[in-house]
Amino acid sequence: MKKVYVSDTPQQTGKTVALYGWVSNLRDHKKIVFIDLRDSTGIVQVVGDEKFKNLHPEDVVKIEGTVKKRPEKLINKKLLTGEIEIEAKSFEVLSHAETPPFDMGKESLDVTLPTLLDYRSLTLRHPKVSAIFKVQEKVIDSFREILKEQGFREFQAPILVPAQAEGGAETFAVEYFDHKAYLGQSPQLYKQIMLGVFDKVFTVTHAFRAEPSVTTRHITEYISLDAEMAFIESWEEIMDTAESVVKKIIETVEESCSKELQLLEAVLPKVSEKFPRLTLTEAQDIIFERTKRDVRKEPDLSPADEDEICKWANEQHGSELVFITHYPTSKRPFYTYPDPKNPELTLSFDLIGRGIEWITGGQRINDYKQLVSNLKKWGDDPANYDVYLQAFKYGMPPEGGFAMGAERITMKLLNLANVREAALFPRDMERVDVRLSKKSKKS
RNA sequence: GCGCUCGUAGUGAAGAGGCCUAUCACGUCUCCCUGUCACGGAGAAGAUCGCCGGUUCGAAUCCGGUCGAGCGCGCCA
Repeated sequence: MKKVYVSDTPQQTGKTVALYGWVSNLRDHKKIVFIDLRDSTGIVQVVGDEKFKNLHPEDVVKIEGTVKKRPEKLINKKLLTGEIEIEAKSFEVLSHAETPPFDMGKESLDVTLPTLLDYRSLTLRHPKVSAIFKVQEKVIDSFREILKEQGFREFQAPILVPAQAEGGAETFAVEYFDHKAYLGQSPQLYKQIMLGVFDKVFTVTHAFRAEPSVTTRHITEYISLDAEMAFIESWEEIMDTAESVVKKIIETVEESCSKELQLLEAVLPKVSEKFPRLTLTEAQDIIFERTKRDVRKEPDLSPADEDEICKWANEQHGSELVFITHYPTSKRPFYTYPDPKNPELTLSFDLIGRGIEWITGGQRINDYKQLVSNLKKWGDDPANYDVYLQAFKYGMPPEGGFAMGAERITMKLLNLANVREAALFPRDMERVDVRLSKKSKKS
């Protein structure tokens, strides 16, 4: 018997097939029983006799039956398989499921965030939840695809590192034999080193931040999409590349995820041909003008400012994304290239969209002596950066790059309320799969 | 880390001093139903109202503590 996926059933009309999946919902009419059968590709209605009423939600089943065209008046337009149904001859329970703690057969999962995460293995199966990760896969795919098109090579960065890469952000220490190592906060230093090898590189990796932040946009382990490019003539080339990547991601998701977007009622961000570019100072002036909130002395934008500047960009330029450039040196890591016109500022940028940072990037210092002196200035020991500094000691080109968090991008593309919804198994201060409060604290 | 808000059946919500012997929806169980698709109908079980203490004749409800959660801020992707 031919094994078919749910999404392929409409092409099998008249044929007898075998379907494998989960009982999503069950409607018992005594002599006739309707089952919504779910597999990784979708949901199809199975019609069976009285025997089928012994099935339960989330039971894993094999169903054999004939694909029948539905009579006109029984067509369900809401289902992609709604023009057909499976007239079932037999079923076999491959695995019996206990009663789920909530109703998985409903169109929307009516649960709070803690419940959504406490039962992650189960909630991920719901079509509205799995759709998020189909989109995320496309985000990562398209990041890879456009960069490869542009001649970037992918490399794998190490996760265990000898020291922290960014000033400020906290690290997780790891016992490493008789020593200490750390979980990488960013593949930053390695992607820079790799420029001495491959000219243009990118990586898709996990980054770890021990920030004691409990917000809708922070998790302690996230997927970092990092790119770096050498022999730049101008730092603006980096922004151009970042812009092309984001546009490609939005285009790809729009083209290949229409079902998912519809299911999630998501509207992708509007972008202009060229994203508006403002210096931090210009942005702060605009915010002052618009809100009378004077943030002109601040070294950075607050969440409220980011929200306001996104509104401005949308109103004035029809773009929900906007670049902010020239952040102060004091707010950026030691390797950020200072603006030759004003060394208090850097040739760096953030891409802000829908109220939060999507991308951070900029030109990097490629002078060995300056890096060593900056490390000291930032309070770090250059000895911890030996392998990194080596690259610059023996010659590195003018270069720069950018990074973005895959979960944040997914969250903002889909307008989700919390990044945790856009992380398969989110880790935060209070949870590493299980709630940490349930476990005893280590002594 | 700080600030604000919230903790009520398995899940999601209502109740804001006595009307509570705690309400509703989904789920579960029993029964009815060959056309439902968030099926429908009849019934049943399921909650010491997070925990500890206080105020009061009386507390799910007010106060204090504690634990947990959500949101905001700082910091960041």
